Amino acid sequence: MADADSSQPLRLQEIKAVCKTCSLIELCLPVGLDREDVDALDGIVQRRRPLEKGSALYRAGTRFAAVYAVRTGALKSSVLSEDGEEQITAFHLPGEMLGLDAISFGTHPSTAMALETSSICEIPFAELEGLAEQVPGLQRQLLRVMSKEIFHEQEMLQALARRTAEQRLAILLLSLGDRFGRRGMSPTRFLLPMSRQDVSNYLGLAPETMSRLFKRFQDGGWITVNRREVRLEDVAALKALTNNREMPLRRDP
Amino acid sequence: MADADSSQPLRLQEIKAVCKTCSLIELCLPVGLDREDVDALDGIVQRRRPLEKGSALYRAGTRFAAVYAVRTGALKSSVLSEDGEEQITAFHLPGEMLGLDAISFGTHPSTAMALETSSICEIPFAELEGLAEQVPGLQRQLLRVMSKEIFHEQEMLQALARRTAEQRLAILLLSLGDRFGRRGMSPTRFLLPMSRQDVSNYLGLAPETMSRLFKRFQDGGWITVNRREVRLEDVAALKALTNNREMPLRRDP
DNA sequence: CGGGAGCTTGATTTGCTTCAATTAGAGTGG
DNA sequence: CCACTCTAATTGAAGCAAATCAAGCTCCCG
Repeated sequence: MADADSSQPLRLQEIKAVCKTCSLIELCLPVGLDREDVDALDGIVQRRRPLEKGSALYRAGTRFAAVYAVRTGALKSSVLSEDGEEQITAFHLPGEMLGLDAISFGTHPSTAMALETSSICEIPFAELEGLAEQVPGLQRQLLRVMSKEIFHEQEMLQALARRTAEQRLAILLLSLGDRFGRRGMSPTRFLLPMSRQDVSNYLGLAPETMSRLFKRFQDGGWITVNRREVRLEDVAALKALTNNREMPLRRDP
Repeated sequence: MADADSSQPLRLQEIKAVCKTCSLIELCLPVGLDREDVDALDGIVQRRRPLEKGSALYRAGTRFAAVYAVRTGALKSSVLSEDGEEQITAFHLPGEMLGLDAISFGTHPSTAMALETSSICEIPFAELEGLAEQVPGLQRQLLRVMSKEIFHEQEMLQALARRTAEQRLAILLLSLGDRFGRRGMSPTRFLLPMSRQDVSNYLGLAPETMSRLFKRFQDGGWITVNRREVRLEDVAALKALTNNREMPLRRDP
């Protein structure tokens, strides 16, 4: 472990690298933060020691103190349903933020766990709010970004509800590809950071169904899959799958 | 039509009456708004002319200018999926707010339509934000409330996903009862403001399934239903239904 | 008193789950 | 390095919940 402590500040350059596609940079740009302001933001972003696979970044019910951005690795957010079953609500890839759902409650409604050893940025919320009070417009921008982030998850959930197993998996694969693509990696060839069980849990399907789906997708020539290695062979076909079953005639009746 | 125009300000008393259970009052109380501040808020709340059944409060894609609170009546929020099907995302009962999902986009992502003739409060967002800038802490409180509202919908969606048809209907009926109850009406006896089709659309089920479910619930003695008139006869049983099928032993294994 | 949409009811089909083995990999210790 | 073990993943068969298909029914509303 090279890092002895979790409170070493990051350089501005690193913030930009980390948050190229995440909300933090959206926070700064439209507001027109000057050099000094960004330095102030710089000062409050903390680097945590790497989070080992299987360990929790925060747990449901604990006090909300910071929001986080993934540098490397991947995490899952989950809640425990009343019967004690884990329900995965989101996956978080490099460049993405998590912990936003805690803002309204003061405590985390979900647990975040590392799917693989991950490096995480911590942004103490009190300090972010304090800074926002001093920088005009940042508070408003913060509101917009938070609203957007939270709504985006809602949109995803919406997309998954009411869809067939096939559509759900296609949506997930395309989403993952898209998100990896934004981070400069291949959008068609990537390693799944999560197990089949996690995928099936997230999609609300039985693990057996997952397995059959992967096979069906491969037999159909849409993807190549070997363990966690996935290659999207026919993105257009996958996208077509996400639309409703019967090929729409692309023409109003 | 008694009201000639939609821009007549409401009295403070009316705000309280309207927003007893909605977010607006949550906005004021924790911040400790004084008489003067509440008067300022008073000034920006507008009353619209009654919205007739079937007409839209706002449509998806239109510019976001205000958030709304339902005084009387009921509305549904819906989006059009890519294949042109309506997807109902929420119902809005008296005392509840809508239009919050537009904050992050600047345009409304959904369409809001009156299920019955409804009376609506309009709160111009620009003015609310302007006021928030002058009143310390209101901006922050606004953030919390927005976050909470949006997350609440997400929670509901979460609750509906991955559940059997039976569980979904039980959840909806209990939710409606609870929400009517908060407004001082009976939590166990109410008129459904929406059609069976709307219910089935919202729950992601076929209308035929809805019909069978209502019958099954009545046969089981959980509810009495006649057209849109619903009476919850055994709330405890309905709550038990929402838990997972096999009675949990209420004990850690 | 029709007419018609909304609702109900029955029969059949389908997509997914569940149950039950089997296989494959990754980690472990000899 | 190789057997051993344990968990994750796959595969097959059977069962089931909900969708779909196809009529009827009922209550509005003119």
